[in-house]
Amino acid sequence: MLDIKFIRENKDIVAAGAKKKRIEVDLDRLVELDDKRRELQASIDGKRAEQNNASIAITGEKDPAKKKEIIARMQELKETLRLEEESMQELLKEWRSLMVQVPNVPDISVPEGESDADNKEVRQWGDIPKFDFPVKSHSELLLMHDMADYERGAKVAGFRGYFLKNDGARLSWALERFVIERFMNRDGFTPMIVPSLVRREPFVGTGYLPQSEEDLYKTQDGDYLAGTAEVAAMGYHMDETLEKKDLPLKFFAFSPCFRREAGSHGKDTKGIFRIHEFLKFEQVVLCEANHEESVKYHEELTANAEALLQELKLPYHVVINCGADLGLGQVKKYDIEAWMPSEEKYRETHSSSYFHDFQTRRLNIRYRDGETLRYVHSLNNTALATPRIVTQIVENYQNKDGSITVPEVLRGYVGKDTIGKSN
RNA sequence: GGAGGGGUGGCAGAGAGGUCUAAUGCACCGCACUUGAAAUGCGGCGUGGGGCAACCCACCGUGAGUUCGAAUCUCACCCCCUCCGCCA
Repeated sequence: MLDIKFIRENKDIVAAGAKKKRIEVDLDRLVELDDKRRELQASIDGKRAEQNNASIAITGEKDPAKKKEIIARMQELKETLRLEEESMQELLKEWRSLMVQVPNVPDISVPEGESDADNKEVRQWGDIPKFDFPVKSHSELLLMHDMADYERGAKVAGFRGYFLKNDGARLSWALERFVIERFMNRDGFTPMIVPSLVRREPFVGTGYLPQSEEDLYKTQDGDYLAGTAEVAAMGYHMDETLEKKDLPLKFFAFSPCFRREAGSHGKDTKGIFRIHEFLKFEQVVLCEANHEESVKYHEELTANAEALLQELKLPYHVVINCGADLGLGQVKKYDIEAWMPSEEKYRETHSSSYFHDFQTRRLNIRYRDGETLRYVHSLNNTALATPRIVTQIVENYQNKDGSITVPEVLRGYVGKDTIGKSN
């Protein structure tokens, strides 16, 4: 959510931002409605003032005739107030629905573009591996070594269901232990296990609702299953006032994640790249409300994720997402994508974005800065998501005989150097 | 799932249809007294919106309703506590 004052005063900037994101929103209508809203509010306030005055007057009034007179006048006033308040309700309905559609303004460095195909590579790390044999997909490799079972996965859990077993489970757990250890030794991050089953408000606050209703699982109690720990972690300080000295707040948040993948039925149907249920460690930051701070922590969160990929020795690149590939609230986003040999392209493992005060305005998270209250800035990036990253590991580390070399940093956790070698 | 109790400013806590512009205490800030501190005294001390300003409006868990008038009465919902049942 943007400040209505900001929208009014910077309509051109907001409009240009929406255009860059390829999001349609009728700002003229919004401003027109807001004019009416202000006018109506002034009128209502005036009538309420009269009502309040009469209420005091009637208390001290002993003369029954005069008392009756005041009551008659008040009844009349009450009726016009009721009508005005009704039209206010009506007006606010449209006003609010427009307000939540107004996207945050993307950063100047965000490239123009129509889709993720227009994202721009900003850097590359590691050498793309050359194989002198036909590469197998992660899906094949996992089956081959009995690391996963998709058939029974579908039988038990339906489309995109999966079981991880044997070294598949070991590898997944190894990755979790690896990332936990890295973040336990990193200053400033509060480790957190957060809810996945979350009420509607934090979803609206983080910007996932009302836009993405069909991407979320909903319970019969009206709660939703979160697709990321970001939702609950951001909800943690909802409706609170923080102290400047306590900023930044950094969370290393873990939760199971659930995604309906409603818009991508035909995509990535083999293996465990795109699944309905997975585990994710998320980095979430609340910092002071200035652009430089946001940028600083954005780069830091991105670097944290890159460091993990470098330790795993997975070749990756970082792209800056183009306007159309940005979410409603995002100012700027980097996707980190690791090399997927079977597809001969990079596939996303991490997504790092900042929002300025877009989320915190909706969530009502402020901090005291001297005399004034400000909305904090918020950011997030994946730390590590399992089992997705298993796909790139097994593919990049596959050998001619079909065995999989275990990345050095994971060997202690997996308990072996190679998967699928009868040694 | 059943029964009961309760949500009021940063905290504690009164208020039970009309001077609520929410008592009082604690905490906090300023001033006075003091060598300094404590104690004491005086003053200040919420958020959002509107207005050049004086000032006005809204907010007592949330939303509806009753009333000339609601923190206060009615209804629904949310959350917290206590007990019983079930349970990892």
